[in-house]
Amino acid sequence: MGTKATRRAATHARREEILDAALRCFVEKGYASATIEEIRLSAGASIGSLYHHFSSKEELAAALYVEGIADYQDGMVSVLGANCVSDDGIKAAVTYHVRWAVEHADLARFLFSVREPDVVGSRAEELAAMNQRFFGTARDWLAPHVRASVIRQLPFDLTYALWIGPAQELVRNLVFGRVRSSWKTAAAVLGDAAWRSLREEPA
Amino acid sequence: MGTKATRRAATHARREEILDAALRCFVEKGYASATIEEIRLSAGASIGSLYHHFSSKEELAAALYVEGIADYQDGMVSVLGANCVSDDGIKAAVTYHVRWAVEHADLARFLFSVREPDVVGSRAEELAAMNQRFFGTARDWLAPHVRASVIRQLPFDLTYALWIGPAQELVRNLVFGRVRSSWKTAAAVLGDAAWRSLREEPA
Amino acid sequence: MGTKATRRAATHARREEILDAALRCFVEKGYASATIEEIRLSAGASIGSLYHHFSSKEELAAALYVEGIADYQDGMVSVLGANCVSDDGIKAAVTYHVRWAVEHADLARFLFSVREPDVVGSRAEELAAMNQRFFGTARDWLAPHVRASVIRQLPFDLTYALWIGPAQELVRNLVFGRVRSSWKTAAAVLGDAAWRSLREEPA
Amino acid sequence: MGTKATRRAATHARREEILDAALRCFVEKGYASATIEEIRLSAGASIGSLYHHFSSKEELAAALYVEGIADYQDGMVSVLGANCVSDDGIKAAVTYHVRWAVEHADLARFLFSVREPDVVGSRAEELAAMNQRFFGTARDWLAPHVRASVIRQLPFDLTYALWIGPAQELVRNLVFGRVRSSWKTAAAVLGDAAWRSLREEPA
DNA sequence: GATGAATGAGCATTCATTCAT
DNA sequence: CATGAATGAATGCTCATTCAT
Repeated sequence: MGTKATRRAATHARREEILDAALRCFVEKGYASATIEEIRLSAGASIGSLYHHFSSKEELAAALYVEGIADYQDGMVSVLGANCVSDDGIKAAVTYHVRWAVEHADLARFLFSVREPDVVGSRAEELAAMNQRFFGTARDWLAPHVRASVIRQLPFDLTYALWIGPAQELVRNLVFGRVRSSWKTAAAVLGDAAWRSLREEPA
Repeated sequence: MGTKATRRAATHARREEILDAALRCFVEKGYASATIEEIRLSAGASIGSLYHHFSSKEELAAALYVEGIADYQDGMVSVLGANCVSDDGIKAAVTYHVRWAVEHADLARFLFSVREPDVVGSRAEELAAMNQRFFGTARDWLAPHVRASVIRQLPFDLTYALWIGPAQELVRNLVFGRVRSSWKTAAAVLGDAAWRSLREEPA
Repeated sequence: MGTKATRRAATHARREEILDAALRCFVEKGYASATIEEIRLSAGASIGSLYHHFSSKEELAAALYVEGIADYQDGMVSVLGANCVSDDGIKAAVTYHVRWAVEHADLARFLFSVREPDVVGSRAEELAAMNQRFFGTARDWLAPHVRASVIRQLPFDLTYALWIGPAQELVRNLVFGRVRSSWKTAAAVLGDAAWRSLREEPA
Repeated sequence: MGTKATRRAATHARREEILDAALRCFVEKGYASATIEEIRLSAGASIGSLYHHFSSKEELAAALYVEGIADYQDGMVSVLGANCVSDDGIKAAVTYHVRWAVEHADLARFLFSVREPDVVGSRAEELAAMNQRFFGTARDWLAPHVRASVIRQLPFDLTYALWIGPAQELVRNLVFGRVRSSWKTAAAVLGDAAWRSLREEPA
């Protein structure tokens, strides 16, 4: 649920100011169009200082990207771990997905708008490993419920689309300001629907 | 269902070559990172010729964006118009959504990866009008079924997320090559699920 | 007194439209910054048509320049020829100088703002010949009055500065809109002063 | 009298090299036709360095223009301040005008050949204020002599044309190499003539 | 750690001009 | 005579990055 980000902030004040500024700029202009000059101005740092902490623009974006994903995934893993009952887990995951985006709106905007290959660079393997672990965890969480015929047996990409797709679509519109509904109500409705979509239909 | 694109090609050959090349480059590198030089090379045109047809890089992207959206929306409107029965319409729309993306994979990749404000520029109003008409049509299609208590009464943003969200998530993964399932099967599953999510639950 | 310009207009309507448009554009933006595109738009002509009449931007400017100078010089030569009496000639020349600029304000603005070497090109010799004839005529007109000790004997560049300098300075400010005085009054005052400056001082 | 220019050079060596190079190039080719590449080559600076000091070509030209005018005006104001007697002041101003141009020939060539609106840009107000102060000073200097009926009462634009016009015309020809007379002799002759043009004629 | 002058490859765009129809 | 698509060299400027202090 984001402890890494918190831990980060405790030390290296300047590093954090730069990361925050970069996030702001990437969100405002997009990664490719944001400039180091804008970032350093927004951070109140000199060019030299910025390059002292991050050796390139890409590394800056990679830090935001990988740490953002990690924060999201860590939280989701906790949620699943805390919910053994199938429908509770399905719904809690949906709620978490929406809440995380609401609480990390700028980060969500960044993750939604950046082209991954532009940004991951040298940390591609790290990210791949994270994803493998994360989706492995999700599969592992689903497996017993599928085996118990409580949740439908479907290819994972479909299960994932049914589970997270509606929340993802909502959240995307939410962070770009195109949604009026309260996110709590929304999360409840979407969680219910996901559960109905995924549960094994009673004869 | 995309006749505009076809008609276009018949007349202005060079213009189309440039648009095609631009789409290729924007997809490959992203709008901001693709260069006019790459586009003109890919199109086999000179710089002067390119600027004779499009007065800026943004205008080129705007043409792809607006015409792409228009093509998608026109097709969707036809599909809804052809399906009066509620569950047929819900499912047909999901199928259309997936099929359009599969059949216009590059355009879909472009629409998914571009930041709208970077690109719409002077055509923003035109796009807003298109969207208003499109979502108006969707609401109008839903209205009688909601009134007849066949489809649930929900805020439109939630209805939309439940309807298209799963297909959107799948398609996003599909066009970026992260899905293995056949799109036809997928569309059927997602259409069914959307219907189950949206229909008024029998007591 | 500008008969050439008049004669020109009688034939070749399109050629004249282009020249007029070019003058307008050169005045507005300066020769180097005015573009062929602006000129052809302002003339209502196609690019091809423009190049049919003038083989380059420079030739267009050269035509305006040389014909403008010629028109001015022709008029001045007539004025001198018509005034044998020394003070009449001195004053009439000043008046003519001012009047010509007022009546050909755009042309004057152009002649004042263009860098001659940017523009004369192939017509440099023609222009040099014109100037030689013109200043020769002026010297010839002065000579008898100098010999008769009515007009001071001075290097020609000084005589010229005293004669035309004040009018030139006024006219420059006039055509760029920085003068409020009536040009007729001004010409009278400046003509008188020129005469006082140039006449052989009585002991 | 140009101390500002001197002070400048002491501190920002690179900035001055660039200004000098720009002046050379603007004089040689004209503002619009001179290129940044030529300037940077002539200055021995990199493009980046040039843009580090001046954010645009126009700003570069504006600096030359405004500082050039300021230097001229400062000097002239000193000259007037040092000459209370009417004919001394009139003549000293003429001499100063000629001498300044001779001693700052390139700057004079630049000021004569550039189109002010192409160049002043953001410093237009600063320039307007300078001009207002300068011409205000000139008027103030003239006023008591006019009131004392020593200098003629004329609209200022005419007074100015009679005073500076001949010197201006001479100087213009001088810096472009079309004058043979010694500038000192010339200044004396033109100063005398200006005095004769401006003084109140004895009955 | 911090600073900012310097670098130069690279970019979008402009524009005079050509030429086939 | 007129048209306008096509050409491509050239231009002003951006921007990530380096490095001496």
